[in-house]
Amino acid sequence: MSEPTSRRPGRPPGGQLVVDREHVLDAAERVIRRDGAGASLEAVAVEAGVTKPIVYHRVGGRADLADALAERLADRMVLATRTALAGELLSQTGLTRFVEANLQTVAEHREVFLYVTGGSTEQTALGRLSLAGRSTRPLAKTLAAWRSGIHQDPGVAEAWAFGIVGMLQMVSQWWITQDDRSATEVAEQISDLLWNGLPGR
Amino acid sequence: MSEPTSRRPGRPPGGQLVVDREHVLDAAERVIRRDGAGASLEAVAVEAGVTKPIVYHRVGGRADLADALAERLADRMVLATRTALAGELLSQTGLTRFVEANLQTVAEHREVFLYVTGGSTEQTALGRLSLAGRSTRPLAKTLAAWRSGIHQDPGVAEAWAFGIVGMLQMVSQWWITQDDRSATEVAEQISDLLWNGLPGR
DNA sequence: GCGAAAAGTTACCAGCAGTAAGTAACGGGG
DNA sequence: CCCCGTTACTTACTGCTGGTAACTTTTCGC
Repeated sequence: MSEPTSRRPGRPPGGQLVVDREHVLDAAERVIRRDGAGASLEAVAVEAGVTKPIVYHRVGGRADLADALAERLADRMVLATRTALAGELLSQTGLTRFVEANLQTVAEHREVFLYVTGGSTEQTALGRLSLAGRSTRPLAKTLAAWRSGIHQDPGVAEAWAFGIVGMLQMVSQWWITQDDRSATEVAEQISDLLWNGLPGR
Repeated sequence: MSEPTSRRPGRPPGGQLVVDREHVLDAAERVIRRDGAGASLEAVAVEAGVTKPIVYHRVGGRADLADALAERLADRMVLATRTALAGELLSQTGLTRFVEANLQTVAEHREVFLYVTGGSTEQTALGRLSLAGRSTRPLAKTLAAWRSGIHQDPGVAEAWAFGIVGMLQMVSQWWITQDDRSATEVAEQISDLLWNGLPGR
């Protein structure tokens, strides 16, 4: 194809840009939802009603796209969990709601989640770390504030946050691709482990 | 280049195969160690002293290669942890050793780990699940046997196993790419979380 | 001996990330 | 009022990679 749009070459009339960064990211999410995690940048460009170089100008290469989508996804997760437990994480039932909200957000954005965590090539396994980092930061803060009295070492909160996020990511992936249990059930099991520890209480 | 080897076309003399599957996998690991996670199948073929179709015949496509390497890596991890704790996982210090052995194995096979968990494209995020599944199975068995008295539901062990493996993978990735603490330190922190739970004991 | 199967290599295709070069509208100085 | 540099696009390309078809040579069963 050489006709992604019906526009002619050259700067378009009217002072406005044709599409902005947000529109490109929206288009990318639609394409990924439709075509799966293997969606190409060309397809994204077509969906956005634009050509490839525009995509590069707006969001950068494939790694940057994954990073941007990771940021969005992380924001949604943080938002979902925040509204799900309205301020406190200090109880086991709160933790369960937290886990469940995560699972449901992943399920809702299944393909995008797989795209982001799929990492394209190179050292883009950082895509996953990127997603992790963004959802980790608030969690680490919460943990640090919460357990400030118990652990002096502030690094513990960071390690725990990454661990928990990794646990959630893996469980999500397993859940949406293999398992058929309910989100609530899985959330309760994971919450049990995370709250009571391996030996139980 | 069109001269990966100096061999002529046609079936080579001598009843033996030129290389077997294991040799190809060995070559793949060498290349990945040298070139990073973005190593190409062509490079693997050259390193193995063979042409691309042979690689395809021996191990299949890129996804299959990742899967095979995941299997090897999982085996190494299981072995490392097994020798590290010689039979029991029922104590917190044993758990710490388990986590530390995992971290060290990942560090030792850093690039291969990133290749496997990096997932190429498509739905090859299953590469990560594949690694998880293989290291998960023995862990799930252990957990199931261990806590058989407490939880009737056998599915709990599976969910926990995936969760723990995910936690380990994410912590490993974070540790080898960003952090500079010692493996022991991180292992103790994660083991603490996993054994005592979030609120502590 | 001889033809089918096995085990290679060469040569190719399709698709994708990323970029260089060309083209049209806008806008400020002479 | 016109002209030229800048901006914002498109077209058209390169380079590489995963994957495969077609060809070539040895081995082996009959």
